[in-house]
Amino acid sequence: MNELPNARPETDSQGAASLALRIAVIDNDSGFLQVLDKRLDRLGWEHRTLAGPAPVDEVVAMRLSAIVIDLAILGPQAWEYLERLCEAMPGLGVVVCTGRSSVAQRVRGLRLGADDWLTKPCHPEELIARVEAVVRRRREVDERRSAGPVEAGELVIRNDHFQAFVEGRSVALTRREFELIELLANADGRVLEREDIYQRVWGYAMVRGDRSVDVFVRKLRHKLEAASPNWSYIHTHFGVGYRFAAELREGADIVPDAPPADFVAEPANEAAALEA
Amino acid sequence: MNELPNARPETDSQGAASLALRIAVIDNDSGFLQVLDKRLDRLGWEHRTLAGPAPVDEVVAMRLSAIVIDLAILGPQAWEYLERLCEAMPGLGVVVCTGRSSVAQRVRGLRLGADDWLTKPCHPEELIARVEAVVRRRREVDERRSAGPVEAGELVIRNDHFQAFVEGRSVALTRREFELIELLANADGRVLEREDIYQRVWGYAMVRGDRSVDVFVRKLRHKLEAASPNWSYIHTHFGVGYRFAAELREGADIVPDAPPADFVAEPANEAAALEA
DNA sequence: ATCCTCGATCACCGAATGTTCACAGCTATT
DNA sequence: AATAGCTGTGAACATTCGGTGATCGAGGAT
Repeated sequence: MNELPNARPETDSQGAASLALRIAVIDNDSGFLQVLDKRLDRLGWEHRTLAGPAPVDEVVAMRLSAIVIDLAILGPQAWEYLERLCEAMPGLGVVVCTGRSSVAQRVRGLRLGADDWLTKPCHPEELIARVEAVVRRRREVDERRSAGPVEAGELVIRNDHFQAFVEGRSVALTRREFELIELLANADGRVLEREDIYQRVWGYAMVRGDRSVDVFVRKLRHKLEAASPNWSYIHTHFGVGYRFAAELREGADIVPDAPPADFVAEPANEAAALEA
Repeated sequence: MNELPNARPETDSQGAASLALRIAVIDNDSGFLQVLDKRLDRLGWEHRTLAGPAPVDEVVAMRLSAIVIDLAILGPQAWEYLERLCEAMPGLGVVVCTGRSSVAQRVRGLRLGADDWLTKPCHPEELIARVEAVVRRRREVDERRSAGPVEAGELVIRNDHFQAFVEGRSVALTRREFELIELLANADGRVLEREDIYQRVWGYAMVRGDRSVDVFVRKLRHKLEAASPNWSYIHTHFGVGYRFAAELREGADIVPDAPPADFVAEPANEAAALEA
């Protein structure tokens, strides 16, 4: 059998790529935690250690990127806890880091929704690399939208200001409202389902019957209409969700400051058909 | 230190949830491959084993969900290969499955873009579980977008809009209608039985005598005919079910608006507007 | 301590959508 | 050609969905 080529000396953990993450560690191995804490501090990751299974709601509230769990300290409800956690937060990176285990146990954990399973004792550096690997994809997707300001119709959405503007005036969106419109606007004209939206803005799974998304869409529409009366931006797709697209309102064909021509031709579209 | 709770006996690998994946394995450990092959077959995953590093382009062409690599057989260029691969296919799940390795090696591999690193010898079941875990996320984000628009006759079925279009105009399908036609259209000309259709669109088993599928087919035909009168799309197979295929209607061999080709096909529609 | 903003829920209502049924029209057999 | 079994149709009926305004409670700011 061939040899595995040698690795270069470990590159600096602060490598340009790795942005700061928020993670929590559920463990009680003080020695391990101490070492880990130091490394995490050095990386600039926000982190918190928990002695036991925090209620899922609380974990949700922490807005984590990932969580590291030693299943052994959770006792018999470990599996159930793991399952509930993964179900409630499909976007959360879950790395199990625990003592000796059987194949069946590892398989079970992974099937329940864990993203990785690391056996103790392990090197903190590897744990960190695995957490990074787990979080990487999600980040790649989320990040591409946090690029420069988005413009649509009269609206300018600036994530550096956490605010949207019309003709330089702030639309006075709250945080949630902003996150919602940012998500929609960056969806590139696609229709987003409520579950998706909720998942990505609120950070955890939507329970059936939750109307939060609708309510916020209404608030957004209200503020947007006040600020930019001739345009409509958020379109409902019945039974599915919402779609963002700047469209001239009916009867507002005179666009004072608008880029000439092109745009006026557009409204013969799906939305129009649906609303008909 | 507490004990890790026992896992239940391993649940059936064919678990309902796990859809078929396409994966490739770069390895040459014939014993391992044999066992793995059998398992993968049983799971219904399309898989292929490669004796060595296929050119990255070729791997791209395989349209894989994930790839399993034994770095050891790649020799000295292993790292470089891994890096190029991960870079070229950010959406590909990469699981390194290789012999003994140092922490530094594992960390390096993960940093280069690998999603998981498993040490041989390992149980195939665990490998499979890890591949599933790796693919899980990707699937969540990527799945919707992956299936590009389907075109047939004058019809364009877009799953990013949950809608079908004819010459850029929406056919105004409801969600169920859309899901039904999407299913049929993706069935690639095969005849689907009502039970199948119901099962896959409604999500549960059809009770004998339920006519929902028929009713929806009717609604679909109605809307499609209104939007694209010269074509018929859904065909009945008596005693069996339905088949999707765009076919010119009898006596409509002259397609009135077709000749100037491109022009008509590129309407000033929503799609165009969005891409602007 | 008190005021105020923001987010989470609720209940209500009109509208869009899905389900079911009876009957008419077809198809393949006898 | 007659018949039993499928499928197409239209409409009534039941459900679900989304918009809206109001209320309530948690925190933050004053």
